[in-house]
Amino acid sequence: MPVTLKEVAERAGVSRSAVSRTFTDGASVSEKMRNKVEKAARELGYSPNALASSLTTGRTKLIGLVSNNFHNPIFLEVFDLFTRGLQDRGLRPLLVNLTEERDPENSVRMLRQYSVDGVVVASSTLPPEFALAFRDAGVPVVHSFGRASSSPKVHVVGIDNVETGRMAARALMARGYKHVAFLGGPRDATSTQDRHKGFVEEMALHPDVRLTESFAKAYSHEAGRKEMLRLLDDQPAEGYFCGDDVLSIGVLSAIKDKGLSCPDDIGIIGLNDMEMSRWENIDLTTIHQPIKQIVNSSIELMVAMLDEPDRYPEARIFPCSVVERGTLPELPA
Amino acid sequence: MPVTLKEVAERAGVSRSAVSRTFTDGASVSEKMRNKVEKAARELGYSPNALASSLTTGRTKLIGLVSNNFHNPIFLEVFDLFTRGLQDRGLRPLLVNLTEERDPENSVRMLRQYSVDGVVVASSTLPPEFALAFRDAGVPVVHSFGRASSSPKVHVVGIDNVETGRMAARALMARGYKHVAFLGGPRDATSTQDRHKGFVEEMALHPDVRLTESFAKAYSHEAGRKEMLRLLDDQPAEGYFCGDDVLSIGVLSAIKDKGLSCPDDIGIIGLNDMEMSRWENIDLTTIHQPIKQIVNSSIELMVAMLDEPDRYPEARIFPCSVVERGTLPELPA
DNA sequence: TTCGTTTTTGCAACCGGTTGCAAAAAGCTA
DNA sequence: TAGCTTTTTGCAACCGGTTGCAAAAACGAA
Repeated sequence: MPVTLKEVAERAGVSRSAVSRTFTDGASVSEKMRNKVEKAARELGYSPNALASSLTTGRTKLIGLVSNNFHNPIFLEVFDLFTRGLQDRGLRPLLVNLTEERDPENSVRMLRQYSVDGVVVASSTLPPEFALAFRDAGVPVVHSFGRASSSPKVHVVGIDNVETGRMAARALMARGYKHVAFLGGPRDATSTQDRHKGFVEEMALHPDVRLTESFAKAYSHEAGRKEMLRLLDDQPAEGYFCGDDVLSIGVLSAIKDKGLSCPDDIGIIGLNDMEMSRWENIDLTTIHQPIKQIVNSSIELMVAMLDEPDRYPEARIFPCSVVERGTLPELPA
Repeated sequence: MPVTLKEVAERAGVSRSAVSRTFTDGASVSEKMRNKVEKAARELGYSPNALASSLTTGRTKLIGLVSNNFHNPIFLEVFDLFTRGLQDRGLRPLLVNLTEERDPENSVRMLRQYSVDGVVVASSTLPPEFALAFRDAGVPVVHSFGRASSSPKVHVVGIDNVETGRMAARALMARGYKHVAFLGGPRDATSTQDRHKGFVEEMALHPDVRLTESFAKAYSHEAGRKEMLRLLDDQPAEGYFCGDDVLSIGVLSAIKDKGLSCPDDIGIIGLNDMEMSRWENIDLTTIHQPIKQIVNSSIELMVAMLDEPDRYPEARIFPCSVVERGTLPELPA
């Protein structure tokens, strides 16, 4: 059905190579030739088959966008940024949903069958093996929102989760809390582990302050709520660092349910600063994760790797900062 | 870099066709041959190039997933369902973000360059021209969440928005409201128009009830909140039908800001029943849109069209129903 | 105008597969 | 075992492009 290069060549009365050349920039074509070909192409409604050309050029401009975060609203923002950013650079995201997938090999095989030029793993909960599997298969890969490391094995773009843990602890300390809690996401996520580590580390400097630690089953509203309801049956802490914003909102829900008030009885600080946290009826104090910068930097890195596949791995870490809103007041002295 | 069919053929000592045949099911290969080839393939780590084969078979298994809804949390659920559903059927979603794109031709050209087997337009706000443009280009297309029509021009899967408008009006009437309001999404979205139409239509049966109409600039929290703040300066209605859940939550925020209470002073009914509406601290009464069914049905329809591209267009409409939660109480008589 | 240089063009092979066709091999029947 | 049918295999052309190479055309200088 679609028009092919051959038909254009025939109509323009030129060779197939000539047509090919007018559609690849940097190729040598005279003005006259280009006009002739473009006219014929226009009349026929021709547009070149990107996949056929990929066969010889070895480039598909297809980028695998791999994630398992389809329940955290912040990832809608992430997908928005990735798809637009990639499109702007002429790249096409092939979206892969890895929910419930444990074996990296399947996705590697699949994405290789489609000859993707590169892969972006966008997840803070997928184990590092996924990114490694792509690297080992010779596919350029960037792990966005992955674990920051001082000796990265693959390209990583994200934040220093250990530092955000410390930051949260400092925020609680600065506001005079005497009994604080860490309510993290799932134990097996590297992001949870790192945030926990930093939090505990910083709290060790304050031996007088009581510290409670606990973990939700997932980065979800439901899980946060459940865990918090459980905690509230005991003696609640005064201030909580929650593993993530959506968890925080679940925690807020639990607090309300138990007849307590968030800024008055219990303080909360989250992490991410997703759109929703800014909503006036949520108004969550949280640690801002610069997702726009992370995504753009990931894309730039990806683009760079397309030209230089064996680029030496690097970790790009972006600083976070506390955004003051309504859920973490200063305690009266 | 990747292993090709030719190399496998050489190692197995057979012809290239033989290798090809062992990897296409339904082809005639003897057991002996198959074993030989599979062994060689395994040793070499071969997996066939899907794009190369698409050249002769005319099938890429690529499906364009086109949307412009990257700010409404319900679409994260939609993307989750689509990507998993497509993957389960061996299809690959090529995600296209049409935010700020007004010209269908660009996307049509792009997706044709990648020889997608079909396109799913997943949006309630993209004008019907987008789906039509794909159809006209000869690409099988399904418009999910599109406008229900009794004489559809393209395949549409979704809900009857006019009916949901009526349904909302009936819900308000049944609960005894005497001054109700329609607070819709953007005027130019067909979904808004239809919901509005149904609402007004039904309200015409109740001439004694006062009706206010208004429209937010977008289906977003911010827009809902702004519009509601404006409305609250005048005399607010007792009960509101909001164009969508995220709008409703914005409206709730405005109500709280003005020192009013949602179930006590003002009743709200939304539309969509997204995950978040179930959160206990939101607890929105809303009209459930069966997105899981809509997505699955869209995928099934798409799959059917792959075998039968000129299938006669059909509209698949799923019923909605009110889910009773905390924001639309019965008024005292 | 001639001749050397540069640019433009077409030929033909190739990218990694698939497939119609005919030859070869295997299976069956007598 | 011969003769016929069915299955399996390889050849070669093709899918829709790209590209190295050499011939042709255009250009410039003398």
